[in-house]
Amino acid sequence: MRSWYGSVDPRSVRSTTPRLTATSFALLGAVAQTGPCSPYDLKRVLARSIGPLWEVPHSQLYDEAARLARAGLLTETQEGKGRRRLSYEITEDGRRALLRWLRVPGRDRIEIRDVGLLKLGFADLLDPAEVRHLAQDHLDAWREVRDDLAAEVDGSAGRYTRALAGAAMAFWEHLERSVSEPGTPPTPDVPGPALVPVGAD
Amino acid sequence: MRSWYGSVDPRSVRSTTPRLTATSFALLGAVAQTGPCSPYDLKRVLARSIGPLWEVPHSQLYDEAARLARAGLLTETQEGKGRRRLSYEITEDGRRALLRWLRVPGRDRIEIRDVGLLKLGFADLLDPAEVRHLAQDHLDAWREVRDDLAAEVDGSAGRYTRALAGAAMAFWEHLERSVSEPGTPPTPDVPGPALVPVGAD
DNA sequence: TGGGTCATGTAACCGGTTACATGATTTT
DNA sequence: AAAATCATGTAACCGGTTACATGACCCA
Repeated sequence: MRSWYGSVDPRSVRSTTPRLTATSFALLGAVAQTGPCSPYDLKRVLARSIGPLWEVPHSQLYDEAARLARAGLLTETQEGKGRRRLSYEITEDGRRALLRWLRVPGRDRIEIRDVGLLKLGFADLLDPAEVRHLAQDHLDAWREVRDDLAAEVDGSAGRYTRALAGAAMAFWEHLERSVSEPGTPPTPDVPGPALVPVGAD
Repeated sequence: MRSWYGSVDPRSVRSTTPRLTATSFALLGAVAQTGPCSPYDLKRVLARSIGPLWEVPHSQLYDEAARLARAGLLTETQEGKGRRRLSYEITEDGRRALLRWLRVPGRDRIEIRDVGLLKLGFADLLDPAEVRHLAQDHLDAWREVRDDLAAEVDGSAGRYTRALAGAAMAFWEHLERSVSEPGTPPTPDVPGPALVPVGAD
């Protein structure tokens, strides 16, 4: 049967359009923020700025950076001596693509793939004490993240990530308190101000 | 060279241990909450309870549910007539596995794979007005999510997800305000109470 | 100078996505 | 009873993960 695309094999259509994934943009962004850097540098830069938001395993950095270079969004140079490190820098095209992506007003599909939150979705299978433990665990984990980010010398990188960590802590903390105090529903039936996590201290 | 596992090929170790992914538990949880249901039911149940936290495309429900049935965590029955729907129900083993997973105190790696937050990590490449737009967009998107969840008849499913939506809205709203008002840093250098997003109204 | 760690890279597998496809039910 | 839509399912590709591997650099 004939494809909906007409006579064109959809696979070829796809393969001629090297798609940029979120990971691609994470790389582009890291290079843009850092200037010339090697794949290994990128690993650290990403860990510091995006951190737990979007981890990219180092194995992928090599493939993806090379791909972006082939697409003309990064330039690739290699040391002549020693480890023959590769070094990448963003091109004008790359910066344009990055900014276009950052600026598109169109909705990105919201998706939060955090295992803690997934568990929370099934929290009604647990009793309150267990939910409280869950909340405490994740509060601790986020505190650690926040402190790690705060310990960075360069305070500006990860500024927003730190803000997120704070918000996440507030969320889990509020949740824990609402489970501890039977009077406080995790969510009122009519969403309103009470929904909003409030600072503790 | 000999494998670190000794004489056992790690691949065979892996393949004899059908691993349960987060998606597996999402399915188990949905079945546990719902009772007997078809893959198609699961799609809707997940959309309502976990919603944007963890989307599972319907194509995967068939494979994964069958896999879980093979592993003895779900039972599988099929209609004799008509569409010959498959119906799944959780087994005792399945419930145990689910609860064990829900209760493990061990840290899950925190990872938030939301494109909006990824963009935020590179927000310093944008000027304040653009960051404000970004924040407004995502505030709107989350509002929509929250309202969709609130419109559900069954108020209890998705209770915690609604709480999360509220927190996310507060985060983006606070961020937007902090960008609008030059005096309010998105994050103070020393993290503290001011970090926490505060309810608007 | 050799053992340990740092830094870099490769390769295979697999879960998840996307595209394709079709029978059952509802609607007009 | 045809068209539209609902519900169900299959299949191939590919990004991302995990495991493997090895040269450079550091330090005793």
